[in-house]
Amino acid sequence: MAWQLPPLNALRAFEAAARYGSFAQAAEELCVTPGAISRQVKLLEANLGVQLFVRANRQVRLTAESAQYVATLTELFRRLDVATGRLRDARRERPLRIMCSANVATRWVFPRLRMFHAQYPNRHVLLTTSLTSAAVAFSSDSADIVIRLGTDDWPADVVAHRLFDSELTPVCSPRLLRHGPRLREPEDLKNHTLLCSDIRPAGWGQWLAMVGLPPLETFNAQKFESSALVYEAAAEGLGIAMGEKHLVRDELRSGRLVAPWPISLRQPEAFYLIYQRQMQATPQLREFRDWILQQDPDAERVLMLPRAVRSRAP
DNA sequence: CTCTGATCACAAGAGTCCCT
DNA sequence: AGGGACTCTTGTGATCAGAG
Repeated sequence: MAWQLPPLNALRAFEAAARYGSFAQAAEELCVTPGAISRQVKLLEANLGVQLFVRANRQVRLTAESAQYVATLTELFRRLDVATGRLRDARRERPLRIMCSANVATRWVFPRLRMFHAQYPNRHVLLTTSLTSAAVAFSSDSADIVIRLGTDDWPADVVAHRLFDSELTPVCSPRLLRHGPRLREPEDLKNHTLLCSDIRPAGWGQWLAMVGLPPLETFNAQKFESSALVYEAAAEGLGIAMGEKHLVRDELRSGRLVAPWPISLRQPEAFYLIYQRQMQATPQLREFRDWILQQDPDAERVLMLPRAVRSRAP
């Protein structure tokens, strides 16, 4: 089929001129001189046999006919732009880079990534981890997406989606619960070892205060370098860990860990999926973001705008 | 008078056709 | 197949016109 199309460069010049209402601004966008835009528009008018602009003093206005035409053109150029972006991204095959703490990676991201790969076998994801969530600094040089703990006061150039709240509850091995020293009431903790991570040392103290028990220092406590080690130690029956509910959910379901009491401490922080605002248009990023937000029933689908932006909203 | 924006004439480069 | 002539496309700089 032979397309009955006017010169495409002329269409491009016309669309930009119509969008700005100015040949000069269109010229700037397309990196040519205003004269070139003027020429292209004239050429297009001659080709179509239709006047596209009403030339007024120092400005150009669309005619009723051309306004409709340009709306279609803009939409078509937008779609072409998106399709081109997809093609380039696919060609480049640059993996989507996700960064999070090792603990979040193994307990939350891995199981979801398996499902993501099953659904999108051609997408490449590069997962990098740091020892702690707090150390996951955000830089577009190192990652496209970061999953980390925080409050909602992100910088204005960052888009953040709340994934799940931080809720802490004691967890231990079911063997310890059945065969270890008595563990019916929180007071019974004094007969056990409390497993703490260096990363979030405040968790136990806050929980103990909430249930009216003395500070952590009065208990037999053992420290570990990371939360991941704490959970492993708890599963091996070394003591009681302060578990991040969403991160130990699978172990609680499988019975590898149990929560002796349904008493959880809701933290002011939450786990967020964040990325730089300028990356928002990347198809790979949008695809993964939309998918992961859809997967987790606890994830908020509402775009969390940074405070600076929200305060400007009406 | 100055600044801004559109138009026009000209030039350069790319593509096509034709001849050898 | 290669080279020259011609045509077409596109951009630039000069110029003109109007607003402030």
